[in-house]
Amino acid sequence: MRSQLARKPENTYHHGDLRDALIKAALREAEQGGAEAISIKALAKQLGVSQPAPYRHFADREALLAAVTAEAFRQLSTLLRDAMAKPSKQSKLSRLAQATLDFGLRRNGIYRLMFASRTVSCAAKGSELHEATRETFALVIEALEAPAVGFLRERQALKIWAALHGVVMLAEQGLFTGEAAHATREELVEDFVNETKAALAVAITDAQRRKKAGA
Amino acid sequence: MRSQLARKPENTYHHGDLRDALIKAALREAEQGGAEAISIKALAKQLGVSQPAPYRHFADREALLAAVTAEAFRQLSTLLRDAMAKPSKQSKLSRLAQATLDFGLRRNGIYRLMFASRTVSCAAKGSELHEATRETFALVIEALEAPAVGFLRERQALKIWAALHGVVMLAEQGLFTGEAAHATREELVEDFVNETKAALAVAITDAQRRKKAGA
DNA sequence: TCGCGAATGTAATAGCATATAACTTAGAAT
DNA sequence: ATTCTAAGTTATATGCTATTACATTCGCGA
Repeated sequence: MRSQLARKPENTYHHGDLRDALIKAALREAEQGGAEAISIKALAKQLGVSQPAPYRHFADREALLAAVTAEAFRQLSTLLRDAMAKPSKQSKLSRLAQATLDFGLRRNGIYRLMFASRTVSCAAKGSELHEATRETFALVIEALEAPAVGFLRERQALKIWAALHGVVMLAEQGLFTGEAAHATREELVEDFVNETKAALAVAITDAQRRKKAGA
Repeated sequence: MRSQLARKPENTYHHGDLRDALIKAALREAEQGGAEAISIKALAKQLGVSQPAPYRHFADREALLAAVTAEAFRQLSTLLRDAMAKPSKQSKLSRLAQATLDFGLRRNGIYRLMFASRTVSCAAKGSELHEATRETFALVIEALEAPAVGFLRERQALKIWAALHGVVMLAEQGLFTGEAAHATREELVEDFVNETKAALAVAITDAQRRKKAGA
């Protein structure tokens, strides 16, 4: 295993860890240009192997993209976990939200691969990619720091998750720049965070009251 | 002008309205598969012209995509305008929101072209595409049915617009299907609509109170 | 109405990407 | 030691974008 030095040594026949090296290199390529920037041929050249070599590890381009996207989700999960873990005056939810925004803008090519392509929706139920996406979403639920009352948390998690992605999209479209910049992206994200907290608080006390009344 | 029958008549040399026919045909192709499904070569074949003919009307693939995306925005604008115009018990905002969701799911390939590609963010300021996007956003502001108080409307419009796109994205990702379907997309959209209305109402009375106090 | 230039289309071709087939190498397993 | 298999190579088919040089037609002014 030498996944660090991606390139194959000159005199060897086998690369050693081509599959992993391909994913890492593809991720680097997608950073700016998204999925379109990923070329099997170019990757092979970069890694010092012949052009068809990657096909030993991935059935086709789609399969490579799926693996790359799964890795991207795992990286996002790590980032979010770290953001939630580090001590701060902000709430966990706020930190998760701002970290998501940051990831979405900084690594926008990868972000589009994750949330704006059909790769994810084509992923089979038990697949590596499917699992990676669900794990990320589980972090959103965790960030709410709320008890499980019915599916309240799931619903609020869906809402804030959706809102966050919308902000990233519009930001990337340029709706926050120029004359129309009547609110910063961070402000909007914080708005959504606060609304989520408020809605959660209301719904939970409501549920408790109903429970008491029923008892 | 015979933009209706897209294909060039057999015996003629000129198509007559190739530019328009290309855009229409490309839109049809993108309906399902998004931008990737648009192939200049395939379009030319469909329309009965030689493969390089499209390059007389578009400098390159990107230029065609930009024109297609602009047309898509105009179609969305029309749809939203219609939704807002038709008499209904629902509010204008609710109708606009549900219509956007519907468009985003039904014509998802085109939707991705509009909101999830880099085409829009690359559009120059005065370009056809740039204008089309701003016109669509203006409809969102209009749907709020609120007086212009500072940039309050713009801010709320940004928020609901972002939230809507997030819902479409997550829906397309499959986060609303299977075990996790603890809320329908329509419910979530209606939630966002109601929150927007509430926030607007509060902010506007606030502003009026402050104005009175100042006078 | 003639003719000429601009717009629009065609044929031929270069260059790059995906993908497959047939063959080679080296590491692992018995 | 031998053999099986995973992983890599060369050669090649196919499809797409894009350019160049050439052909046709439309429309407008003389």
